[in-house]
Amino acid sequence: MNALPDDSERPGTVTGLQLDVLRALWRAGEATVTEVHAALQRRRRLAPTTVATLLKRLASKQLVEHRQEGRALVYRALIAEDEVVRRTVDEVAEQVFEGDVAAFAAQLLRRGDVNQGDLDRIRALIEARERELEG
Amino acid sequence: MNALPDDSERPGTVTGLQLDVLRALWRAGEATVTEVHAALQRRRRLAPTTVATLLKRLASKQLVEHRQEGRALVYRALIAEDEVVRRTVDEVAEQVFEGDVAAFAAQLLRRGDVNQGDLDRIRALIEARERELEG
DNA sequence: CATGTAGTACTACAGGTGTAGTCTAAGGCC
DNA sequence: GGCCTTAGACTACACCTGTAGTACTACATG
Repeated sequence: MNALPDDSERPGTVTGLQLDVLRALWRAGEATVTEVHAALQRRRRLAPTTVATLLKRLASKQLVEHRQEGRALVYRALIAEDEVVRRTVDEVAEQVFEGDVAAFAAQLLRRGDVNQGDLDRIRALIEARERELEG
Repeated sequence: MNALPDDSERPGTVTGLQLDVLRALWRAGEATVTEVHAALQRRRRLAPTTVATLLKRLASKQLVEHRQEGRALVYRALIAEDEVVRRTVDEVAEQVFEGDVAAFAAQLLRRGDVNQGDLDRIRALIEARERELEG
């Protein structure tokens, strides 16, 4: 009966558009379709129905849920921003760098927009991490 | 031959499967469908026709090309591994971290599999980068 | 009450992806 | 020379994504 490849256990990463929608929810806490649409309006010009579709699809993937409030649906994210970020980075680390964190970092540091402040902050992070590894 | 006119288009990221196919080509330099299929066999169990389809699609996106050699097609990557890696990291940096390199690095360092050797190497990379920024 | 209006649900569609079956041509083997 | 094997071409198909039109419903307002 099961013809489709069961990817249900895969750590589902989201697309850029889905991320934008989730971001609107994270910022607002809760929001109706109309509010999400308004929030996205700056970055993406989408029809309200498009936003409704996106939210519904996210709901069917259990990434958001909604409750009825009068005539409107109030959506709320079920997944935390942290979690999405972690999954995305993990996926790239595995698929592109085969787990080589240093190679990953090297690519990051090659970017043109790194500045001294970034470098200082990363160095501090490294030191913090070292203390964790020792302690 | 400049197959890539300029950077005006930014769709350049590939999926995990496409990356595996490209990786087989990068490692081999050139390879027939059968050879790519054999190379992938360890990680992915795919029908030979599936691999042929994947290569053809990559060709239509100008990421690989092929030449006829007798009865077989010999494929070769047109895009460098570096380039794919760079595009992927850039996309995540923009979409997920909105350009905040330090936040990106922080997430990387939070991964469970970071070890002291990674940290040392990253520190060295930071210092190298600092010299670049100054000089 | 009639009606515009806001806001959702339902439906649709094209393009990409993962995956593979079938058809066909080119060679190799007796 | 006829048949099997091999390699690719062509075709298929379900699912996901981006995107939105249309249909329906509850509400405000005159």
